[in-house]
Amino acid sequence: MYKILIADDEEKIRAIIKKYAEFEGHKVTEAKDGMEAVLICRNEEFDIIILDIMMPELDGFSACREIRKMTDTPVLMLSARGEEYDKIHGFELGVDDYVVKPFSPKELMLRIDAIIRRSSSKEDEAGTYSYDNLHINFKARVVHIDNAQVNLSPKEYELLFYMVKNRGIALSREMIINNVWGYDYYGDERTLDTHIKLLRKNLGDYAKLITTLRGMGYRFEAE
Amino acid sequence: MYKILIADDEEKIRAIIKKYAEFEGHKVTEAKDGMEAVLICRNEEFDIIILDIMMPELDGFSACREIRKMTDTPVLMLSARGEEYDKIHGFELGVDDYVVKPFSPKELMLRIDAIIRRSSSKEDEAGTYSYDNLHINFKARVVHIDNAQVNLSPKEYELLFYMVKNRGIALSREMIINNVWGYDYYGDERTLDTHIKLLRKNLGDYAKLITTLRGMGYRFEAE
DNA sequence: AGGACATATACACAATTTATTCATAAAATT
DNA sequence: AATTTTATGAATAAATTGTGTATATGTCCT
Repeated sequence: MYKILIADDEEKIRAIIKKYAEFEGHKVTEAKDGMEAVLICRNEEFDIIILDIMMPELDGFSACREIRKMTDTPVLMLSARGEEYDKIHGFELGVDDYVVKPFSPKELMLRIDAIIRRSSSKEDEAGTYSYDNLHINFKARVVHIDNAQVNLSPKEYELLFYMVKNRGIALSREMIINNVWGYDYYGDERTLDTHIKLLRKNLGDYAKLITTLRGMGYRFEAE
Repeated sequence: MYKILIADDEEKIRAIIKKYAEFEGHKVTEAKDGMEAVLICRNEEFDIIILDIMMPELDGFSACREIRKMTDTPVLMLSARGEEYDKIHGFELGVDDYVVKPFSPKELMLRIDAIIRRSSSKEDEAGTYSYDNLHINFKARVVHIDNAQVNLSPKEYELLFYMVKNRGIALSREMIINNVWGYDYYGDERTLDTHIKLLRKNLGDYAKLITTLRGMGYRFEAE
């Protein structure tokens, strides 16, 4: 669970991020402008601070400058398309990453994970997963079974990645769809079945690692 | 934890790098020009030395030349855009990598990791890469296939260079563009495809070493 | 400055792969 | 046995990448 502070004057944007982040079990605090964000930061520690650039009262850069005087908490900036030059400006202020609006919440969450992982440097990621002769190399983004490379489509790989990352945990259909497809997925629910099928097919004997939890979702077995 | 020496006359640049590196648990020593860097190197060992090219007292090249007389510590150069020739010049001096200003600290850290990983494993001590009859000499910036020199355009070489230095790792389109074109590139995304195409053509049979990761990017195969 | 050349980029469209939908079969639950 | 849920196969839609060509852009030379 991460503590996230999100500062944006658009309520809608805050709501989207909040909803999505809470789904992943994070705690979200909202600020409606830069000034409010700075004030909140005086009394509370966060794992990451998300700042929109264009805000009333105090813009994202100024807020970032103020926050930097107090803490080293990683900062992620939200910029509208066309604010390109700001990117350069921002890195000098100690901005950790940028996401251009409109963004995919899924990608935003991935970036948040990456930033926090990097800055806390606790986790130094082995970068691989193995079970018998099934080997996944996350860095190379490659899967081997019995020393042969397995060709997975992007969706199959992402699905596997998400499940392996959360192995041993019961994953509801909704969670899987939210994390692999994004919370704004409005397609057929049965699509997940199809991808599970394709993934199982590609995993051959190791398909047994994916357990169906009827009425619930799936679980990738740990050990 | 790595010991990093950063020499740049701009205090701001040093501060950015220092902040990010310390975030990742590294120890950073600062030098405000090339002369100071050389003096510090006489008394202290580092895992990597970062040198700006344009510095008062002693520029990056001269400093590198001096440092090379004492130690084999990997050197990363910071060059301003437009100092293209300088890159070539730099490699003759035994520069391990270069990053064009302005850079994204995130990418710089990734490169530092890559360089240190490589040099500590003594992998390509000679500054070359070979696979069958494909030979790349990083110092000379030259590529040979079957004993014949291959003519690569600057962009093609840089693309190959970046991919080979990060071989075995899935490189997203974004990462490649950030590192080869710079993070402030806003041209057509498909330009990368074109350069991959040209590079593959020039690599002939060895084009197979560049794997397309659909929906993701590319990977230069290790081994 | 102008021309020849190499290089970089843009872009259209073909080739290919992947994602999705949907109908039906199979399995589990009641 | 009826109902609910999941698995599967096949058809279709959608997305991504490869490639050829055209157009800039830049560099070197005279």
